[in-house]
Amino acid sequence: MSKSQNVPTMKDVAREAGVSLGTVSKVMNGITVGESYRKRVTDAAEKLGYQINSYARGLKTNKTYSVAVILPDLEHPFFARLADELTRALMKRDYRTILMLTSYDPEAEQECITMVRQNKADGIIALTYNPDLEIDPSIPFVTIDRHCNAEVPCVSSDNFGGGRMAAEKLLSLGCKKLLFMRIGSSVSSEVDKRAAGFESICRMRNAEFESVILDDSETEQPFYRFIDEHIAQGKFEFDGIFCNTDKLACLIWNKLIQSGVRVPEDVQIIGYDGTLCHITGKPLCSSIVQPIDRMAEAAVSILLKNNRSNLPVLMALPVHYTEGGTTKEVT
Amino acid sequence: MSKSQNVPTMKDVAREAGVSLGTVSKVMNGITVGESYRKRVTDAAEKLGYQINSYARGLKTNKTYSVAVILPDLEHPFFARLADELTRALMKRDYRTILMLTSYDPEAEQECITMVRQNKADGIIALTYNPDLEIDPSIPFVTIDRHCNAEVPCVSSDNFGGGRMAAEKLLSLGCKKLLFMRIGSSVSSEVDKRAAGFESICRMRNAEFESVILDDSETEQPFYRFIDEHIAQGKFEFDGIFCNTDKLACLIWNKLIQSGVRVPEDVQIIGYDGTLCHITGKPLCSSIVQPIDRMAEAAVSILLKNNRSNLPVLMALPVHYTEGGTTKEVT
DNA sequence: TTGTAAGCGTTATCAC
DNA sequence: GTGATAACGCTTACAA
Repeated sequence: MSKSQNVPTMKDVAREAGVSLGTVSKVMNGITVGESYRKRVTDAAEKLGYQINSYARGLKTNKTYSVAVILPDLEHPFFARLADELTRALMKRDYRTILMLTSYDPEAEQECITMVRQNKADGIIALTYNPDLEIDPSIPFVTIDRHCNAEVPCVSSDNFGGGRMAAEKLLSLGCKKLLFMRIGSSVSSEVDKRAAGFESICRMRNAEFESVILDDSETEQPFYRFIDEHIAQGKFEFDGIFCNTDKLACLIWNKLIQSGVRVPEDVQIIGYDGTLCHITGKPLCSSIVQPIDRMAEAAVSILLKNNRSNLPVLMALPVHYTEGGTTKEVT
Repeated sequence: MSKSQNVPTMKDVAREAGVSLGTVSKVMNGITVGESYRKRVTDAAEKLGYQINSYARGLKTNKTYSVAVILPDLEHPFFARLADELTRALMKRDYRTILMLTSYDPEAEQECITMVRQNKADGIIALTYNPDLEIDPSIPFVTIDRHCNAEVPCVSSDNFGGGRMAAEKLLSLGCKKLLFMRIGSSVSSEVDKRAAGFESICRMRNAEFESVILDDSETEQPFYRFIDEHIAQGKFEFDGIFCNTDKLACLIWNKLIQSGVRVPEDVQIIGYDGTLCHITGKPLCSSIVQPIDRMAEAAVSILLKNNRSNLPVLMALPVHYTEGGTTKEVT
């Protein structure tokens, strides 16, 4: 035994196979080698249960085959799904995922990025809220939903198109007076375009509409108050609502029901995300569905691209509409 | 510039500070060093933006400060929550998480474990379904909910106690005829004890009960059929049901409602997990709540324990009951 | 085609 | 207390 620990190294394999260290390395890296040598090496490796030490390799090659994925948490179904799909996309390419959670804390976000420099990951995929994140330009970086600067590609769903789609859907379903409601962070991001798209269609079609935007509110109270203030004799002033998340859509749905308003008969609601109920597997509400699998695939493929000049600034992936009980069914 | 890449090494810091390599290493590792030296080193490191290379360090020390977390997926809220809490517990200790997803595939599970040997993680935390997983005894290993063998500690909720708690709760709420329903994998695991605990209380209290166990069924149909077969004149034969997951509990709840049975007036249901609705943040149904945060904390702390002799075989953490609309409220 | 040896960025063992 | 120097396990010129 060459070492106190019984984990074999290339040296051990070389000795066992009766070849040199370099030959073993070549075999392990798929470099052409005489067939008899190759066999002796693979046999010896098999016998010893040899596994290449990726840390030693990484030290030499400056490639670690690992990517850091930075997200606020995994409680939100969108983040959980994103982490799931990103990890699968990375595994498919024999990369591993280093998962880091920030709890929406800008400092934690920055710290993660610093930490990645130590760990020498080959890249970072991040969904962050820190508006002045310092990004090391030497490491490949892709953001989700958050457009940092021209150097850093951002992958998102087609938020603008999704907003338009929601407006057109509501109008085609007969809505006359539309409402946009937004909940979430005040940090500007790609997500803001959902409102812009929605409003652009409203204007184009000369549809009556209003936007209620409440940033960084921990509670839904302001939205409830708005609804209370716009209900007269059991009738809500608007007949079509687009919410910027499914969660808000469901909350508003509940509130309206409780206020005696019928959904979707009197008021139709469309959310955004396409969240599935984890009991039934069906959509929670009518929604604009984000293509999370394709977003993950795109993020990984952009991140790992060999030629890193000429990267897209923004890659917006197509969304689609799903019916989920809060809109009238087209027959 | 000593290298083509501009990422500074200890050598660069040493040169900048005018000290030797070893001194820099000592400072970085918090080993006693003359105050003036320490200052020069930290200043130089700061100036150069030096970050320790954890791969080089890992090569030397055989410690990587990373732990592999192996789960089926992140779609199921229990797994997502587990991944979240495990990652936080690890980050708190300055460990990073390597996330691997298996899709319940036994081969993929084995492959992950093999892969971890290459990546030289300091440990593995896994929730797997492969009954004959080969575990390398040289790497610390902790399982969740799955008891492998006497060498590998398993962390779980107190499944047996949870089963007992469910039975006692239903009985104390006035139920006379109990039913246990189980869905899930046929691979034996700690989770089986939920039934055992439930049944033990039923026997002890001489309560009438029945168990419906359907393994590996993709569909809920058999459960629905069972319910149909046991409904006569709008009355269900049982008045208290314990389901081994919240998902099943909700499915059964729906089915009963659709069959004209009132819940919780006529039939009370308790699930297991304590899943929260991601819209309202409230429990989906009355349930035995798993202490996922404490389980994660326990798993990490056992995994990282210095003295790895005398480890517990099983660590079952206390559960609690939560009311969630499918049981009568105690007033 | 195969073997040899230098070196990746650290840590750790020595003399000093 | 500080500074050389030899590993750690691997890749990669380069020599044979």
